[in-house]
Amino acid sequence: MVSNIDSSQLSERSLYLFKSLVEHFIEDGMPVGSRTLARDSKLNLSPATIRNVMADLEDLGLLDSPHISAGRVPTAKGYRLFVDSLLSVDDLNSTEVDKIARELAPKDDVPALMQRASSMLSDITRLAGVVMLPRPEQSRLRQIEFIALSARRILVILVVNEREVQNRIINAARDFSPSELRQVSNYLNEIFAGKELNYVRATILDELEKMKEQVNQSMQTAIEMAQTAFDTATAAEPDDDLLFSGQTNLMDAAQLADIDKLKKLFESFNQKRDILHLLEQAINASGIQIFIGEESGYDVLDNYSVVTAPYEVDGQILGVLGVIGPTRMRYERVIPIVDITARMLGCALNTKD
Amino acid sequence: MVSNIDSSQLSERSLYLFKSLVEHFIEDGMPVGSRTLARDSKLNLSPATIRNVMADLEDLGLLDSPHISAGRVPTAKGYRLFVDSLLSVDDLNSTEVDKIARELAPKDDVPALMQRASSMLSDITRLAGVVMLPRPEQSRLRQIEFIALSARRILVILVVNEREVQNRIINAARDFSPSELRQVSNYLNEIFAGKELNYVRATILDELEKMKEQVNQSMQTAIEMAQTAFDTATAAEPDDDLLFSGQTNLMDAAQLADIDKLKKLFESFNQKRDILHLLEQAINASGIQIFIGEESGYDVLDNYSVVTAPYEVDGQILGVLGVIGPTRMRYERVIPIVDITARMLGCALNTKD
DNA sequence: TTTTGCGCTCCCCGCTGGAGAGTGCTAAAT
DNA sequence: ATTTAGCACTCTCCAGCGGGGAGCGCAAAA
Repeated sequence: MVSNIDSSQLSERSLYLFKSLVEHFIEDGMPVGSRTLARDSKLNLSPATIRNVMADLEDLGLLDSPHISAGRVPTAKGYRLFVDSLLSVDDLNSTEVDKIARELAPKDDVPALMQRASSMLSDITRLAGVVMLPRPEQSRLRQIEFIALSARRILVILVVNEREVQNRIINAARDFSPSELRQVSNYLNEIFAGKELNYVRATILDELEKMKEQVNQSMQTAIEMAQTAFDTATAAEPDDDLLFSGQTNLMDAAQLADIDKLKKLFESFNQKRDILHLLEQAINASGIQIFIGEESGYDVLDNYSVVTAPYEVDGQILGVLGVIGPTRMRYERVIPIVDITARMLGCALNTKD
Repeated sequence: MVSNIDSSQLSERSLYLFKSLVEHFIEDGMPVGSRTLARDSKLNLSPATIRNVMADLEDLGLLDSPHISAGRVPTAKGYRLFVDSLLSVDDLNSTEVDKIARELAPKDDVPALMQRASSMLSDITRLAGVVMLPRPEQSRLRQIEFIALSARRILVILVVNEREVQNRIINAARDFSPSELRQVSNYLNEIFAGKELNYVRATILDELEKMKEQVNQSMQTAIEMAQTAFDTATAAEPDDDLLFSGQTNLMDAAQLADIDKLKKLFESFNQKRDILHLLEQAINASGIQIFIGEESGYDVLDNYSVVTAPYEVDGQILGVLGVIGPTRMRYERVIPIVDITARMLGCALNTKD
């Protein structure tokens, strides 16, 4: 990326005009000409003067004109300057804050909450919302129990991390009595409670080996059985970790040429890979993060911006959420919405524990 | 719906010409004129004759012309006749059959399998695929167990229908000892095992009332606790029962006016309601079912057709899958694909059990 | 019944020309 | 040294026009 422009490098007046121009363009999507700007800014300058300023701004790479006589349009670099230095963020309409608060009340289970957060974002901003699910925490085994469904079919229950429960039905190689099962679970709980799940899986065989003399034969086969439960349980749900919503909002003003770009964008939503990578970048930089147009490095995002914020509980970042829309979006509205949604989601997750 | 046309009401020649016309139109999407038809059909008729035939077909409501001098286009009614009586279904390319078979190998768990089926459909047809998940069977409680996570936090485990397990963690109003819990679960299992889940939920309070004298006080609060578990458990996952994929395929030739219709269609995918209703219609009529354009009764589907087939195991229909695309789709290809995918999915589900 | 012939209707495309918006440049004004 | 006015120029957009092409319906001939 080429040198970004610092607001101190420009005169007060240039900045003011640049800001009006961007606002104007965001408002109605048409290239902005010197006359319009002269009329609307309160500077009482002639169009000619403004043309000079605009020419300078174009030289700096902040503006561009679609063709020689068509007014100016902000470049990605221009938007960058705009959001970094010039933007005055709206105060949120309190009814909107209320709405967010209401929707994100911590009554639901976690997946439902995430889904709502995503829908919220897209509803309020009228853009596409996206939520990255909390990375599965280090999974620590809390408790393991066996329930006999029949003599051979055994339900294994793994309680992980206080709230999460995994089930597995396995077909045992031989019959087990309830008391045997209780014996095994006691034994396993004793050794492995509080241990990390992958660790358990990895070492359960070793343990078994060590215990060979200490425990009786029936116990051994029981533990072997338990192992199959761990093998499958740990490998659960690795990839559906992004929740999109409101994609159709992006189809609003999509004209002719855009439809193709839009299709590519939707495809990348489906594949998730690119967007996931992008959000992963945002996870570390705490606070609002804005990716503008192609500067994100993904060319599906050409002409689209992504506004993200991490959500956290107890100061620990769990994931990222955000909004995807045309570069020409109302940042001053979108930013506080994304911000507050992230905070509220954090709260909602917090009070659950 | 007005009277459909029966193929016997028309002359051989009319049908032949009608068929060519529809095929022609499906091929390149342009209104078909008499000259083209005269050239391509092997009948050696002059355009004028064909014009007469076409006029008749138009009178019957099978054809329509966008404007007075623009060739003819099939109406929904026309497509209906076409697919019902005139269509010669392709034999499937064997590499495609292989592909389907390979992808639907029964190695995955059920949700993943469904997802694949949907992707498959959209991949091969280059249209949108949809799969209705198997309706949850009548849920019969098989077994209920309680596990104390701590004195107050209790994990409730419901085993339903042999293979399905539901969990719920509830915060009890008072402490429970493990032996108490065992007592409650024994009691509940005795009364309710094998009963339908909704019935259990509905009658558990009555039972409680009846038992008031027979059981002791501590038992009562325990059962009240159990009830909360049932309340939440039964209401699980009522609505994500449709899996779409390949929606972006529909964005291919979507021009100006279409984009708005397409947006509405995508929205109805998200809401699922309409499509769900439609598929529910298809679930009873065994075999391939085709909904053409607005004849489905949902105006989001105006200009789109839906081809569905139920999938079944042991002669019992579990759900429906299908493909959604423009009315002008290659039915002779799509139909066998949907058909075979449904069969193969049935097989894949069968060998799992 | 089919074909030919003919007049007619539309769409599509390219051309034109004028209006509008906007630019850059230069020279004058402040 | 800025700012402004003036001017020539560029480019888009739209409306209007006209011809070519595709297609139709109708009537009369085959």
